[in-house]
Amino acid sequence: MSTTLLIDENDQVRLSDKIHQLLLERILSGVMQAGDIVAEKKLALELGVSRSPVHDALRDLIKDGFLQQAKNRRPVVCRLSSADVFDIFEIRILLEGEASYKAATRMDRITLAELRKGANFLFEIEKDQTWLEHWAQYDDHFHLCIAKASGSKRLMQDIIRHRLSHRALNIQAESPYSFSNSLQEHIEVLDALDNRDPSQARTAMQNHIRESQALFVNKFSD
Amino acid sequence: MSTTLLIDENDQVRLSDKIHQLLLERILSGVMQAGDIVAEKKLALELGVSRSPVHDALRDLIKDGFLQQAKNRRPVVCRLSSADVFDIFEIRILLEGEASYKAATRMDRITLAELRKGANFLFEIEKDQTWLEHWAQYDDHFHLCIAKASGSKRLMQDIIRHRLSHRALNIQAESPYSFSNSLQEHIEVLDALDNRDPSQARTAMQNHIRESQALFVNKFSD
DNA sequence: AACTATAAAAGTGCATGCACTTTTTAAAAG
DNA sequence: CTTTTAAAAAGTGCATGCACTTTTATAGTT
Repeated sequence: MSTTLLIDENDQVRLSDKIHQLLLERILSGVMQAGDIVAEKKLALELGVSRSPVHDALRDLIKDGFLQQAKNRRPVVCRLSSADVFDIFEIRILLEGEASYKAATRMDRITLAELRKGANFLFEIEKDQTWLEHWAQYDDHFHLCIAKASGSKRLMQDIIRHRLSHRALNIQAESPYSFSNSLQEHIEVLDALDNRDPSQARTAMQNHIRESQALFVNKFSD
Repeated sequence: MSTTLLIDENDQVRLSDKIHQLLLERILSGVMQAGDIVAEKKLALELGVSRSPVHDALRDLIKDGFLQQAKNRRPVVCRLSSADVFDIFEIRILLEGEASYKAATRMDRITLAELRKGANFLFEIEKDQTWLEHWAQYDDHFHLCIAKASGSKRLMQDIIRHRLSHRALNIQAESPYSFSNSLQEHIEVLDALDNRDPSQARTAMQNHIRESQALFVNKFSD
């Protein structure tokens, strides 16, 4: 049971932070879904801790935008409308486009080579059963590396936040056939970065995200 | 004393939210400055409430990025580096540029007329002593109206957040002579919106924010 | 079977207690 | 006078209690 995850390790990290992390994983993985109720007291009992750290974790998740809570009511996992999803992608197009622009003149060749290696690996195992899981991991890495290479900490944080905020949809809205296109789009971003061409990098990244946007919004009904 | 602000009113609003609001005002107004320590227990005593709602308010402000806290340490008001300030404006340029683009085809003529009236009023009272305070209020209104008119709730929220995150600098970094330029830049945004020209609106808004950026970053030393 | 009414159960918001950590203070040593 | 150090004061993280609100379960009415 996940309880052990919390109690042992006489860590220096706060209980509330561990619980925040645990719940975030549950939301992003789809274990907890939109509309689900997350009662502080019940969770505290389930995890074998007091209400205080659970209370704090829930408040963080509310601030993060994953939960909603009215006064005196139990928090519920947010339901995203298709307009929300669309809007989130619109913002990602701006932010990650800019990050790519800035990264083009800053990203070190080592990271770049590493990303390309990752992409090639995915091309190779295209028919493998573990493809999806490898893809998810690589995709995260790809976007994070570029965000980092922008050189703007704020920009990176914003990008991470917006990517998280729609990631829970991955589970429901899977459309595997499209991922090979995504991979090709990644290559085009990497080419632009290799060329040290900021505008090209921005355009390639914006194309990539706009493609995902179309897929997600299509698959998504209110 | 501000205590009364908290205790009376048998409101439906949570104590923690009132305290959050109160502290936010203190930070934005400069009453509390970068580096200041904000102890939960002390504040609770000062406000005449228990630690719980203060605890929650502080945690929110930490999430908002106004405070920083290490484990078992008292939270401190964040100090922004000039790189931070620069980065925040870079993001605002993207987000508010986009909002202006979208607003160009959506903003209703009534709001537009109202904003123009506000701008004209500020031209008239240019030598008045209350100018600065009127400017601050109108400037907020201007940016908020455009963010709203974008039609994207997420975009609006992000814009509000980024504007807040550097507003505390207003107090220190005042440079009154420059504000009349800002006013002229506003007019150019309003003209573009009147023309229903998205690209022109984006450009005008981005120019405006880039001018502010230059002023703030110049005035700002680490 | 489908509503109401209502009592029990469970939940939230805020207050408080306690163990342990950090900060402040004030005395002792150089 | 400055540095060191040790004890007091204050602070944080988590547990718990209580008043009041919401939710759920139950019984009665149509």
